[in-house]
Amino acid sequence: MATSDPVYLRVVEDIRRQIIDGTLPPGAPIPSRAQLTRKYQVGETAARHALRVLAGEGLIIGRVGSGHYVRDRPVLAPLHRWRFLDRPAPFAADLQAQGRRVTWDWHSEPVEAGPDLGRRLKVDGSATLTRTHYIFRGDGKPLQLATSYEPLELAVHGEDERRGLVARMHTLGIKITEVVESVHTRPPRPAEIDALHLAAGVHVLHVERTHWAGDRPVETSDIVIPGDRFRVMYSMPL
Amino acid sequence: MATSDPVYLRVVEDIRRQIIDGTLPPGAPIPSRAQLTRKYQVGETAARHALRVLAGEGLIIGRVGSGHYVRDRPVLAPLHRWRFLDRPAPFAADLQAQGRRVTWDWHSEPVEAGPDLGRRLKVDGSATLTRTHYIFRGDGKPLQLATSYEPLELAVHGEDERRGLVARMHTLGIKITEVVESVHTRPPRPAEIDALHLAAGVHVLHVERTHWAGDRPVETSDIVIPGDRFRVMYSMPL
DNA sequence: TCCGCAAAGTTGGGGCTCCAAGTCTGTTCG
DNA sequence: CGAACAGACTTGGAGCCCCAACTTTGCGGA
Repeated sequence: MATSDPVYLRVVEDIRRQIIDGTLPPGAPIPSRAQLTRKYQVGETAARHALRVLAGEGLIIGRVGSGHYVRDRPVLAPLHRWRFLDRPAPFAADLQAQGRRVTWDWHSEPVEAGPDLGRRLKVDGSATLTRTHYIFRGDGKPLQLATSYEPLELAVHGEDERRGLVARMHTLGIKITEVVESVHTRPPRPAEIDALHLAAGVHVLHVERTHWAGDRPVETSDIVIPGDRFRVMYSMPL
Repeated sequence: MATSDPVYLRVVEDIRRQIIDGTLPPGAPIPSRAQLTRKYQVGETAARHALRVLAGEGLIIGRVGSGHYVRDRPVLAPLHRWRFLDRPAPFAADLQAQGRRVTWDWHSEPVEAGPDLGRRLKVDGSATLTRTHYIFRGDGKPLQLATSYEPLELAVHGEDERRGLVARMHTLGIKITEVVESVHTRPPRPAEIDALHLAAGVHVLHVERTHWAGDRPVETSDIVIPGDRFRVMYSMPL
């Protein structure tokens, strides 16, 4: 234990420990800035910075006018950072960053939600959604597929589809606050083998992603990525 | 475009755009705090905050005494946040957060690096590494496997293995600065079918992860996760 | 030409303050 | 009793300042 660690880290580590070991359960209030300065004998800057770090880690959430609280949902990791959320696919931007030319095509049509999508988007099964199929290509070769579903009243048509979801929602006055993803592996469906030129025996990564604005889901998508040739490099600053 | 957006966002968005569209190529210097305050007519707090946000996104990196630079490696996403890096496996902590009791066993032994691990850890193929096999269980049932490799001189033995890598390196005066992961899907090996009780035809997610301290790799591991039953929920604050 | 050193510039930790906007709570008034 | 309102708190944006530690650069002397 280095004695000259920044003081804000003392606060961060103490609160983080309490959250992880359950002393501060989900929903519990975190001391306010003013209380932290007194409790830990630090300046307001340090207290504020500690709260920001914990919020950035997703352990706590700040509510203006009320306070900071331990998040109730386990907040873990995204498959990509938020600046890349504004694309329909998690990995297309990554490849772009690696210098490969990524292009994509899409087409949209209205569909009935059905029970499964109804649950994912918290709408009635008979509601109409806009379904958009995407195919991403890197240097011409197929990379990944994505199918996105949005409630009809939120979908914007025409040229606007080129813009990302976050930007489009922004113009509607809706702020995306959260993204939830789940990932699993499965054998490809025939259409996927075809579209992605999959070799025999190769499975796919299936990412199910939902964008939330508060407690309301505004978009959900299924992203299908070939499981063999695809090795994405992530890296992360500590 | 909302006119009352925070001013720091103007700076963030402008610089981010320049990085993404290539105006600021990898390695290019970002204007300093002082320069940003002049260029964008903002206070030091806003300039500083903008740089911190961009650094947090992994787009730029700050070097004390020198400046901020566009990162040369595409910095994308981790499979888990750094607070969970301090575990040998990406998903064990997630399950713990979901209320499932996670336990694990491990055993270590010295091995010769060989060409592949030598490359991953930037050591000679004849160097000796400490290999540690882990098996993670959730409520008694096998969840995932991990195999971790460390240069012999960095591995700490005995009780200390219970502590996470980041903490152990900290005591050695080594600061982990980066984590790089790649993920792909493949059929399981016989030993994996056995250890994970995999059903026929189920593939596994294979995560290859390396911890870096500056430009020196200090640990690399292979994490094997069943691809079927495993649906991890991530979520992320925006 | 090369070396060493000092000055200037830069990050990151910390401190303090002001303010808008939102939430909470307790009291007063109809 | 119930509704409305005022005052106390809280977050998040923003500004300005000081300082330690580190890097870069340019200058002067050998």
